Amino acid sequence: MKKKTSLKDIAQKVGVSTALVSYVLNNKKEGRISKQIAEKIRATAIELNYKTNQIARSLKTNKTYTIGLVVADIANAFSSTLARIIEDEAEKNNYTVLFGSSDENAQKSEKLINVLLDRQVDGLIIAPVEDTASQIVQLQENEVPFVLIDRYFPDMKTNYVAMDNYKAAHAAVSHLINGGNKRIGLVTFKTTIFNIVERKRGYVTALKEYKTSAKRSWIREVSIQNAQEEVREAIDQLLSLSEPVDAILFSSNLLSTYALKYLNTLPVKVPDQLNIVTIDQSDASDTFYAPLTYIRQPLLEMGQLATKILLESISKNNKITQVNLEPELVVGKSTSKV
Amino acid sequence: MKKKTSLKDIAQKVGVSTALVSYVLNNKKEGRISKQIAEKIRATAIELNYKTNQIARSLKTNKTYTIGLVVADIANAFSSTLARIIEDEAEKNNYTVLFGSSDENAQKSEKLINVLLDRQVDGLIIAPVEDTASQIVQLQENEVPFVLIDRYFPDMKTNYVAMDNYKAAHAAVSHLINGGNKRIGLVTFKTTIFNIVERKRGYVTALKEYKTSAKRSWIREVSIQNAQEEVREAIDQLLSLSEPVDAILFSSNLLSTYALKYLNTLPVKVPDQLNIVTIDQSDASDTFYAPLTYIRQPLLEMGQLATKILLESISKNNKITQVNLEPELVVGKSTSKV
DNA sequence: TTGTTTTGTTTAAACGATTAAACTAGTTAT
DNA sequence: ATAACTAGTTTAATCGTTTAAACAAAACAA
Repeated sequence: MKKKTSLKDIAQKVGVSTALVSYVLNNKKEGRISKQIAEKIRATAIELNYKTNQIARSLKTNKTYTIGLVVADIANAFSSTLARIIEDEAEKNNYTVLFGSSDENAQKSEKLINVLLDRQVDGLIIAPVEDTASQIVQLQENEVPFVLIDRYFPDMKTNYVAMDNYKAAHAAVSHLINGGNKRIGLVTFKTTIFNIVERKRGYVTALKEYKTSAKRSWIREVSIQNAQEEVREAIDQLLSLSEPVDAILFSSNLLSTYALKYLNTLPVKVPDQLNIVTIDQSDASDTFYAPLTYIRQPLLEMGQLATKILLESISKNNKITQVNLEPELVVGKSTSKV
Repeated sequence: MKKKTSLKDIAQKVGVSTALVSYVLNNKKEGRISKQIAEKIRATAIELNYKTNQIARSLKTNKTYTIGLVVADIANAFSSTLARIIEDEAEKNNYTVLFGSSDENAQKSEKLINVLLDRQVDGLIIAPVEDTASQIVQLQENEVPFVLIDRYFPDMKTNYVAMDNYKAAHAAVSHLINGGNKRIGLVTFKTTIFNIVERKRGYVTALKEYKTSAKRSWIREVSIQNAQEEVREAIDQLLSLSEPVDAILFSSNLLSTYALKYLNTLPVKVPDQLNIVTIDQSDASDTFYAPLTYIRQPLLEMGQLATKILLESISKNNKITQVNLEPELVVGKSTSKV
């Protein structure tokens, strides 16, 4: 790579000190600098194609204008859509985004956070992984500005932006019950991550309210690592109960996507023989022959708010902001009307 | 944010110079440093939770161990999958990825590249946008290491890794013809981006070879900005010709995804009344009732190779590497067998 | 003993910017 | 005429590392 022009190069060419060049290019000391020199400096900067060396600037100012983003898997629609929103919002504020995928793995998450901190990001947006409360505590101790997104730790005082997942599942189940479904299965992850836990709680509570307390056999928890295979098994089991379920709630777009692929190979018809709702959606649930009824995640608000809160938090503000966004039920063709 | 411990802090606590601390922590001058002092330094580093300030290091070494990634839109499955692969490959080599979306917009692309260069990335991986040859020339002039991915400029001597898009379309059309289709439509983008141009050329040539030269009315080019709406119109038109097409090739996953959403609302049945092939695929084409026959993009090879080539190029190597990967036809249920 | 190595460590410059403080020369006020 | 400003610019320290070169003391060789 060719050596880039520095302030020094410009200074030499114009015959002034680097300080003056810096003042001119940053529009500091307005009015105190002679117009001709300022003009000459600006012209020379353009001529030599000068670009600020942000590394050097960061070292001095202790600001990198970079935020670190830790998502579960950037290849997943949920993460990548969020990443895009955060990217745009950051860009508006002249921030750049460094990202990494945690793969729902605590060790990776820790390593990733450290890499990002080594690079002196000004703050972090994190979708925290199971069993990483200690990592978050570390951040707090070091007073690193950060915002949790999508999930959070209910007993910790941190910034976060998430959907109200309890309400989301509750709304989904209510919709199914109102549609006449009696036996409603749940396919979810076996995990203690808060958003997933809340979704289960919403499901169970909603059923109770309608006096249809959830049967143990209706709830299927699959492992994150082997989800595709286990979703198939879960569906098989739910459909082969002595009293098969007439509806299934999937607690994430990953699960429903696997489910749809499998359902296409089965004779069962949606919604006639089986109703489906998914929490969080993607193109994959829209191209199914019966585009899914789903709980819309307010991704735009989530990403924008998280970024805003982070930037505020970076710029000084030490108050804590916790946001629970409202879920929205979007009725598709996978659930029958009453 | 709390002040981080620096070499100086460690040096003071141990009572040595910062140089020595640096040598120890970087395992330089092995053997020349007394074991006890080295041990003490290491212990103190851990005790004070020392993390290298990569910004300072970068300033001195002129290396950031960061690569910039410019994709069309990180929210799109193609880009995000590629991003994930590049992330993993970079990570293996202790590189971190700074990313941004160009939105197929030349101005955004230029701005993005500049932002990344300002941040002193060691090199770039770019999916170049239409009309950005000049930006690429700039990079060459400044001897910035970079690799183009997915698309390239055929008349420029640059590193690139792409699929052979001509072959891809050719294979797709051949498959359709061998399946008995006579009238094969193409829905593609109105653009001069090389990969898309090549796909069209592959389509036209394949038809010619089978003596079924493409009719003008069979080719529908939609604008990138208004693709969803125009895909619908294109499908309507292709199906309402006096002699309607019996198959359609979609030149990207974005186009086929829009198409599938629309097709679900039409009475036409795939593959009985209409065969479909798409170049590049995603979950969305797998959850369709007739999971699409598609041309598999070798994303893993593409991402890994691009990263490797870039890292080589960064580390000195000034030879140019151009890779055209083989497409692979994956037969789904959207095309009839003969 | 004196000179030469070796070992262990420090000194100091450098990377490219920022910025408070100092300086110089004009200008204005008294 | 002298003091006090003002305008325009430079000096120099600093951010946290890295690293060539210098140095001091101990070990070895003659």
